[in-house]
Order: sequence, then C-alpha cells, then structure tokens
Amino acid sequence: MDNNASPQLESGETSLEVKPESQASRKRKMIQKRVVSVRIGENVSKVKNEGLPSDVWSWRKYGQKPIKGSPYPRGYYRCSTSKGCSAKKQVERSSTDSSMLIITYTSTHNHPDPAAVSATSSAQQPKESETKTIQDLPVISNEEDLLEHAEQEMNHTNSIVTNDKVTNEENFHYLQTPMEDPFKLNMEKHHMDLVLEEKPLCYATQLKSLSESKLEELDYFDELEELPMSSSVFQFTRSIFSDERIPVAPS
DNA sequence: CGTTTTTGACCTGCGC
DNA sequence: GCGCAGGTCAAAAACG
Repeated sequence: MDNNASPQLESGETSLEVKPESQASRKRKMIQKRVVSVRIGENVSKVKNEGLPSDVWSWRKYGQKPIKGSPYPRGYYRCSTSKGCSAKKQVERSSTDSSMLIITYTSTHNHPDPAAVSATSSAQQPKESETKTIQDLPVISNEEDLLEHAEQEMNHTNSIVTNDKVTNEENFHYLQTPMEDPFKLNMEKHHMDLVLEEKPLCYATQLKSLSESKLEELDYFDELEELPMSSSVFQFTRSIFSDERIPVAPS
C-alpha cells in the first residue's frame, strides 16, 4: 500500500543512529528519535492544546500495542500530510507518571510544513510554523475527553515531574503543560493545528531569538545526530522548534 | 465516498 | 534455537 513498500524497513529509512548505548540497551533498532515528555496535569483544563510543536502535521494512527513496563498502551502514528512521508511518532504514557505523556518522533518529514505551505500561499506568516495556523482551527472540543482520561488516571496531578528516567532513549525531553490525548489523539488532526499559541509563546519570546539562529544549527545537527548540548534551554528550544520542523532537505 | 481508527496477526530484533 | 517484546501491516468498522 504505501509507497514505502517495505514493511519493517524502519531502520532502513533512517540510517542515523543515535546513542547506541541507550538505544542498544533498549531493544530493536535505533533510529533517530526525539523524545518529548509532555505533562498533562491540572493545566489540562486551562491549557488547551498541545505541547507538541509538531502537531501542525496530520497524523494517522496505524497501530497500538501494550508496553511491558507500562500499564498504558503505546500508539503508533504516521504522518498523513504527505503520502510518502516517513515521519512517525509514538505516544505513550509514562509508566511512572500517568500524567506524563511520552511522545517519540521518528524519522523526518520529507515534505514542507503544511502550515508553512499554507502560509506561503497566502503570502503571509513568514514566520515558521510555530505560531501559525490558528485561524483554521475552531476550538478544541475533545479536551473534555482528554480531561476525562487524564483526570481519571492522574488525580494526583504532580506538581513538577522531572524528566528523570521517564523515557528510554531520552534524547531530550521537556515538560510542557499541554495535553495530548493519551492514546486517542484524534484531535490532533482536527485541532492540533491551532496549537502553539498560548504557552509556546512564552518560550517563544525568548527562545525565538535563539531559535532563529540556532534553529538552523539545531536542525542541522538533528539530521546529523544528537547534540550533546548541556543547556537545558537549548534542549528545550530544540524540542520545541526543531522537533518536527526539520526542513529535511530532500536534496 | 473518502479517510481515519480499531484490532488482530505477522514480522523482526534481542536476550537467554 | 526459542521465547519475549516491540513495531507494522492489513481488513473491517467507524466517522465526517
């Protein structure tokens, strides 16, 4: 069906391997992954969306599997924005913190940012995709849904969860306040587009300066391999801005 | 009607 | 070599 053809070619599409050590200990192949930790805490009710800088894309769920160490299943999503796009992401809840969502991005988009594209066509939004696309989005309605799930399992709303060992590859994780549906982010396709406007702005303000110039570098490195950046801000920036904003030069 | 979600089966990689 | 676990595919159902 897909043009990708090969079924388990995941490892084949991306030759960039990251941290063989941590990955090796994990299992399976090691492709370039970006792990993002999102906290769905009490803010869920106030914060309406996202947290994922990459939800400007459309994702199609293609699988779900229960994870051994975690009581929560993991959802597998593929980019549906472009047919041949190999970008994928996995969404799962932290086994230790039910209020934490672990989103793992794999591969990169081989097509321009949908938001950027539309912006381009409109000859507007010269900016990136950080704060765009909000216009088409109505308003979130699934939030309630989300809340239900979130609240049910996370009545204890942790105040600040550190990214301890929460993840496996933990390339970099940053906490946000948004919410993502644990395993049914259908909203993503519908509402995620508008996302990033409220909270991201806060960071954007300061990060922007960084991102504007660093972003390029970051992306660049992203493609190369993980950067041993020590600055938390840096990491954060990367996560937010470069996560999926990878220009991906098809060359 | 077209697209996405759901769900079970199948495949692959790793550890023992 | 076997078993376990993770990741993906594919058919059917659901949804807009």
